[in-house]
Order: sequence, then structure tokens, then C-alpha cells
Amino acid sequence: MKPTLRAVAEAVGVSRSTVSNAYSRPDQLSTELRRRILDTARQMGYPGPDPTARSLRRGFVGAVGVLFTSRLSYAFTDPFAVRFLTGIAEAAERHGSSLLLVPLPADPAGAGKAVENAAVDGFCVYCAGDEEGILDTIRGRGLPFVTTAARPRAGDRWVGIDERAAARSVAEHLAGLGHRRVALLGDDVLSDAATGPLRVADVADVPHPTTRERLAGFADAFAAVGVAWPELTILSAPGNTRAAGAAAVRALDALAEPPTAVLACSDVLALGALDALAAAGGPRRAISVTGFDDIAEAATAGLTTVRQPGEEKGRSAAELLFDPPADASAGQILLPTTLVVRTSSGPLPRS
Amino acid sequence: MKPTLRAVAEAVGVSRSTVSNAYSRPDQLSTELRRRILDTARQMGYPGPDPTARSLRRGFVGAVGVLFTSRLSYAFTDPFAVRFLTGIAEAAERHGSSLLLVPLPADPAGAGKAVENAAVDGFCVYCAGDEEGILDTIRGRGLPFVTTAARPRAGDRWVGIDERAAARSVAEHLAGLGHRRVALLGDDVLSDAATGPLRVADVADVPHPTTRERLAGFADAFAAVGVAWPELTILSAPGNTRAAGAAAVRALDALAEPPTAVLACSDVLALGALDALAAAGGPRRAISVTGFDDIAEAATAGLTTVRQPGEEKGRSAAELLFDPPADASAGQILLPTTLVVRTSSGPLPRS
DNA sequence: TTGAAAGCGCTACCAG
DNA sequence: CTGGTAGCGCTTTCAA
Repeated sequence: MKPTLRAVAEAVGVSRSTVSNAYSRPDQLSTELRRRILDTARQMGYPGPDPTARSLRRGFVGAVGVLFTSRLSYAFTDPFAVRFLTGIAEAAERHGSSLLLVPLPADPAGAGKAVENAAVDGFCVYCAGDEEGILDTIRGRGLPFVTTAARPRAGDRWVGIDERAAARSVAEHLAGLGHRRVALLGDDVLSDAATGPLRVADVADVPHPTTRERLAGFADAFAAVGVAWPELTILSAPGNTRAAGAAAVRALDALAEPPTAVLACSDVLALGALDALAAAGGPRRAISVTGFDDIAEAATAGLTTVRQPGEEKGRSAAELLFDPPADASAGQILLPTTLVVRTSSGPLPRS
Repeated sequence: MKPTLRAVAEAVGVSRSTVSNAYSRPDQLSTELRRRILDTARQMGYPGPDPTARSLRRGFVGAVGVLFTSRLSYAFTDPFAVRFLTGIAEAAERHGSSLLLVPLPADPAGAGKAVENAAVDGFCVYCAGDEEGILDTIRGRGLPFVTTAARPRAGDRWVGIDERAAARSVAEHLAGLGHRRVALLGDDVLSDAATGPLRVADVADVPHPTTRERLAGFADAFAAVGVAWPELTILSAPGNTRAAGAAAVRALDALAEPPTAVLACSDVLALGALDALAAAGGPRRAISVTGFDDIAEAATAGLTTVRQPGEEKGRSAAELLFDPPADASAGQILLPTTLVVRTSSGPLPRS
């Protein structure tokens, strides 16, 4: 059994407060006494105040919780999520805070429990699919949080982009190149949707908010050139992995009139699409592909995409948590996005 | 102020134990009573038992600490580290445990404090540079841990590869192709070394254990074909980033007789080397480059490298922590490595 | 500069 | 099935 602070106090012959002070408030006792206490403690093998007990007493933990909607291990699969985490880590380092990555079980009840059991001072929530339940649980605990939801809720601290406008910008680029018969590729377009083309009556039916906003943005641009929603091919790629993106695009082969362009909701999916097209060869190669996020591989793959600042998103989120702006209206940070045109998009091949 | 368990107990008119049981041991009370308690709790806005208090009482936290030697935010910079984390996350998910990422300040004292203050049940330590101090602190706390150090210390739980043999395997490949004048490229070869060529009297002087083992492995292979240590050019690329790798290789231009091959201690550095060579063009392009780890980009870049199983390393480490093998001798897991030959290495250009 | 007292919020044993 | 008791290990007024 490890010795406790109490044991050290008894050994040295001082009160527990004094030992506590020796660790946490060196200015409250003589250097001499402090040294004696610390030395004895070392000799006895006392590892210093127990973090949990200290947290309980102080009412402060020194850790921020990070919540990903999807499975935690999947989060590392998307380079954009990793960049977000990097930003959070930077800010946390600066504030001497740790990061608690909390895996959320798929079932809402389990997820709630996980959030309730997390010993943290606040949360950064990364684009949770059905995040409302989660946010309510956090509110229930009275803990501060920052979201990156597709759209901010009044009063919540938030950092994000204008998803819809950003999506619209790539779509306009493609429309400008003459594309009219296009496919929109998203992760998890409808819950439990299989890989491949899909019928979605209304974009509002898409459950995942981010996917919904991006699809809506794509649709906006095409509506403006006379292509209505039902004419768009919707492709679902469950999992947001490169493989899923490739599989979804391969499913296009079944179509009589394949699209001339594929607009993906993420770079990971878009890269998968490129994989599938490259493997197919032939006229398929002429299909334009666009992504979203601008991860590092997008540049090497020549992928046209929308850039959003990943590290900064994470950094801002964490800073918003650590230093709440006095003025609540400053609690929502809208980050800029840029259309990055590369070689994966081009004019219609003349047929 | 949030209500406490005690307040709920009083409101319902039962003892605190009963309320506690309602949350943690449903089988200890009637469904009826439980429902009544939970309902009142909800009404009062009681968020459930406080995680910190519960941990203190139970003596168990439900989180494993993850320690990276380098700055936490740098850890996400290396895809291999991310894969390691992915593996840990998978195992943690399975065990319902959270991951506490603890940023370690550069100074040893600060790092010690950080480790002492982490509320966790155990640690996974990722290849810490001077990790001995850290490990001692963990031992001092009496917490279990698993390392991925370059070499296991008897009795410690460990998962890793035979660094030296693995490094030797790529070097032999290059030596077999006829290379004799080569440069070895490592992160942080000597502390505070500037970018570029370096004089290292003895490989044993390299402080970072992993770098040291890998360099030693490279050297082994060349020694076997008659190229002694002092004839090898040592290149330091502080930071283990692609940019650092590129910069270090550019520094080769200053040499009268540039090497015909560059052996990097990580894929990230190797990719940087390729960047620099591609930008240089001309005969430089003929320089062979090899990496270490086999990250995803290695494949697309055609990088010859040594593959080590990243996710599995993380997964095994976490499993070793969660389910300590009864037989202590099973506490050290040696993972296999493979030489992966791609296009970045080739025979000597005839001069 | 030091120490005594009073919990932080909860759980687990054990007797009823 | 229920509740009293006894802390988990520490910090922090406040008075000496």
C-alpha cells in the first residue's frame, strides 16, 4: 500500500495541512521544513498528492473531454479529425491541461453514461452526428462545452464554417465547367443506407447535420443552373473511409448514364472515388471529382476541394473553452473556407 | 449549484446508499423504488454520481494515460504515432475505458509533475526519448504501465520490434544494391544538433534510444560490407517532420562527394528527403531513399521501407495493460517487421 | 508559520 | 431489500 499524505505528516511530526502546503503552496512554509517534508516523503515512497482526491477537493480536474460522434478509433482515420485534435492538443499544452478522449458507445444511453462519467472540466464536441442528446447531457452536468456542429445554436460556444456556402462554392465551380449530371457522395447519407446510389426524397431527410448542409450546398449550386434535387444522384458511403468512397463510386457502373462529376462530402471519400476511377481506366477517368477539407493527401492527389483550417478549428475550440469570452456574442467563431482548384476537376469531356 | 446525491436521498426520503445503488447496482433495490429515485433525480437536475468522487471512493478511474515523449501536438504529426493511438483507442473502446492524453512539458521536473497529476489507472508510454525518468515516476505511483521502448527492461510490460535488426534489413537491401557511400537520417540524433551533416564519434552517443538502435542497425549492415561507422554521413533533422527531412537532405549539397543513398529513421523524414531530391532534379534524383514504419503515404510515394504493425502495437500495448498476462514472461510482445521494397531504392547509377 | 476542523461527493460493508 | 456508519485522500479557511 502506498503511503498517504497523512502518513507523511505523522512521520515528520507536522499536520497534514503543512504537508499539503509543501506540495501545493511552497510559500506557506519555511524552505527548511519544506525540504524536510519532501525528503521524508521521498524516502517513504509517497508519490505526491493523489490526483483524484485533489480534484474532488478542489473541484477542478485539469482535463478537457473530447467527444467524437463516431467510434473513437475511426476518428483517427480521418486526417481532418486528426488535425482538429492537433489544434486542441496545442491549446491544451499551453494551458497545462490534459485531453480525455471518451469513446462513445453507439447506443444513446451508453453514450450518455460515458459523458456523465467523464472526469473533466469541459468538453470539445467534434461534429457529433446526433449530438443534441450528448449536448443535453453535458448541459445537465453544468459543464462548459464548445461544439463544431454544422450550425451553431444560439448561446452555445461554437467554432465552425459555413458548411452550406462552402459546399456551394465547389459545386458552382463544377457547374461553371459545364457539369449537369453529377453524383453527390456522402458518409452515412441515410442511417443504415447500403453503399451506392440512393433515393432521398428531400435533402432535409438526411440525418447527419454536416452531411445534410453540405449536400444542400451542392444542390443549391445545381438548382441555380436548372438541375433539380431529384436529378442528382446521391451516393452513400458508410464509414467515411477511402475504401467506402471507392466502393460507392464503383456502384455507378450500374447506371445507364453515369455522372460526369462526383462531389464528395470529405476528402477521404473523394480520394476513394479517385482510386475507383483510376482503377477503372477508360472514359471513367474523365469524371471530375471534388472533396472537402483539404487534407494533406489532397494536394498530392491533385484533388480539387474546399479548404477549412483544421488545426485552427481545434485550437479555437479549446481556447473558447479555456478562456470564455466576456462578451457572449464572441463565443461563436466562424472560420473561413477557400475553394482550392487542382487537377481532379475539369471541363466536360466532349462526347 | 448542482444537487448532490445526498439531496436526492433527502427529497425521496431514503438513505444515500439507496440512491447510490439506484445508479450503480440496480439489482439492489426494487424497480419501483429505483424508478422513483431516478425520476426525482431527473426532476431536481441531479446529473448522476460525480465521476471524481466516485473514482476516489472506488479507487478506480476508468482511464488509461497515454504519454508521448515529444510534444503532444507533434505526436499527431506522425502518421505512425496516430496509428499507434488508433490501436490503443480500439482496445480502450472495447474495455469501456477513456484515454487521457497527457502533454509532457520539456523540462523533466514538469514532466514528472504531469505524470504525478494524471488521474488514470495505468499508462501506455510511446517511445519516450529519455523515458527512464518518466517510468520511474510511474513506478513511484505504483501504477501499471506498458512501454514501447527501443529495448524492453526485464520485468516491464513491453510491446515493440527488434529495432536494430529491422533497420539492418533495409540497410542490407541497399548494401546489396551496391551502395557504399550513404547518409543516415535521424530525428534528434544528438540533442540540440542543427539540421544537416553531423559528426558522431560513436553510435552509442546518440541519446534517443530508438534512433540509436536504428542507426546501429544501419551501421551493422554497412560494417558487414566493409564500410565503417566514420565513413557514414550522419544527418540530423530535428523535429521528425517532412520539412526537416527535406532540409537535412538539402544540406548534402555542400558535400564534395554526396551519398548515393539516404536511410531515414522514419517514413516522415524519408518523404521529406524525397521532396528535396525531387525538387533538386538532375543526378540527385538517382539517390536512393528508404524509410521506416510504412505509413500510408509510403505506398503512394513508392518508398522502400520497413513495415511495422502500428495499430497492433497500440492494441497490444493497451491489452497488456488491461489484461496483464498471468505469466509475466508473456508480458513482452515482439512484433514482426517486413522489408517493403518499392521504387525509391535502386542500384547504383553507373557514374 | 503552523495546525485543527470540516468537509468535497460518493460507495461499501454490514447489520437489520 | 434498506439504511447507518465509516471513510477514500486531500485542501482550505480560520484561529492560534
